[in-house]
Amino acid sequence: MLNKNGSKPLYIQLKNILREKIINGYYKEGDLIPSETKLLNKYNITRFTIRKAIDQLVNEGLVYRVHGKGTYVCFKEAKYFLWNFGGITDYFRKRKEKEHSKVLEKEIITFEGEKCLKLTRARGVEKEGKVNYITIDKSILSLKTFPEIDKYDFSEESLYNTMRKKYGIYPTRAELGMVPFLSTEKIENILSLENKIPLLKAVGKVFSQTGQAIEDVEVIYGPKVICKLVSNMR
Amino acid sequence: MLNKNGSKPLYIQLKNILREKIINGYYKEGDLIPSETKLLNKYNITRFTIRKAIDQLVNEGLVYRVHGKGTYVCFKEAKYFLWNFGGITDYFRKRKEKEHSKVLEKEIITFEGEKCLKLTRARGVEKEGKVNYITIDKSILSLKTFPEIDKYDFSEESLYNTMRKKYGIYPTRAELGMVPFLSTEKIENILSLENKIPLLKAVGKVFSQTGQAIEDVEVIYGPKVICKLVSNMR
DNA sequence: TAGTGGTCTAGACCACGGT
DNA sequence: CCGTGGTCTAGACCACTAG
Repeated sequence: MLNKNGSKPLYIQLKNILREKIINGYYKEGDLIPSETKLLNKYNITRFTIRKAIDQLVNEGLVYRVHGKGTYVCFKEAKYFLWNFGGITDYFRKRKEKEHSKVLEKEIITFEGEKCLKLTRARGVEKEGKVNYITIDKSILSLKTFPEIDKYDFSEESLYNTMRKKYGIYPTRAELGMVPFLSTEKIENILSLENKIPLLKAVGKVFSQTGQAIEDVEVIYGPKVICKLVSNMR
Repeated sequence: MLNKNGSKPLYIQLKNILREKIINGYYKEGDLIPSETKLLNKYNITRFTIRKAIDQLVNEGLVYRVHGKGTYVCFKEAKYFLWNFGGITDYFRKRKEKEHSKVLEKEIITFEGEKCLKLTRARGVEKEGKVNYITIDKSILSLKTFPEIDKYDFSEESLYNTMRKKYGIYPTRAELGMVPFLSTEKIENILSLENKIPLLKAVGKVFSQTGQAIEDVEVIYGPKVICKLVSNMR
């Protein structure tokens, strides 16, 4: 439901509710979302606000309207993959696919003068009992920011979820360089590649809600990953 | 003035009036356009309609609003969109170098059943009399959408500026796949590379203010380009 | 304080699509 | 015919900016 005294405008709240339902698959590709009249009755707000919320989703490319018929979902699988660089665990969980993480490295190192946890994981999906790894993530996390974070088992737990739930730190922004490179033998083994091929990696930093840098990150994308961007040219 | 019985919606009519005044320089870069109250008195329509017209201009990137101050014109000679999320803008600005385009291919082809212009350009900067090319971009543009676009010389003119000024079409959104690949000999020659190396290309579509796909695009980034991505994880 | 844009209400009439 | 989205009116209160 909406919080009418909340700090956020109603149309933003409604937009987020609808967007969540699209991304997690409650409204699927090709579905109609509820009509404006139904939403207006359900949330007790005027059509103006409903339309403004849907306007936003249209701009984001998540839905389109057809006069006389309704508003359709046009959510394409990969579109939000990198764009919502919010952690792959979160992504798969929302898609209701079983995600699998394997910890490859986990050690305390000194990075830029601070004790840090270095965590490397292969990430993939389980499919017919076999795990296909599709990305390799390296994270470097300061122990000053995240005391005792080395105690958690991140083959089971989502890193970003832990940040939020246990430390009250919300990853909100990423600045990443996109770098093409040639696969190494080690990477080929992990991602089950047969040849040396060009791959893509994202290298950069993740920032919290307060603007503090909280993570140094490197993500290597396997060849099956469609790394899609949606860019507004404003 | 507005035609209240006209076939076109009032907000479209008003948008066109304001856009015309911006493009022909009546309202200049940095100017305030008349406030919503003034427009409402002048045209005898409600603020809803005024705001909807201005919304369109904001989406087209012609104006931006500042709460408490007004609505400013920001009609910039926009650079190429990929540079907007690429960090190439900074690359040029920091070095204060002159940008240079060379047309490599320009031909009429049939693409998805339609006559189209295929345009390939190498883009770079001039430095001590020499040009260093750093990207190669291909565009495919329908002649139905852009009649006679093949008449322009895009080594001199900005493609997107031409779309806006001559056709009234505003590139507003891009959907791109980021693909790593290995350089070919032809590319190595154009970009002055000495070895085969992994490069990055962006492949996708550009959409107009109305959501229509207006361009098929492919941009190859040279190794000097830092393709930087800033992502909000909301 | 006056003027601006930001959000929202409570209606209205219309055009389109399918039954 | 009814339900859908498209446009528009006539207000209201709020938050921000500047003199």
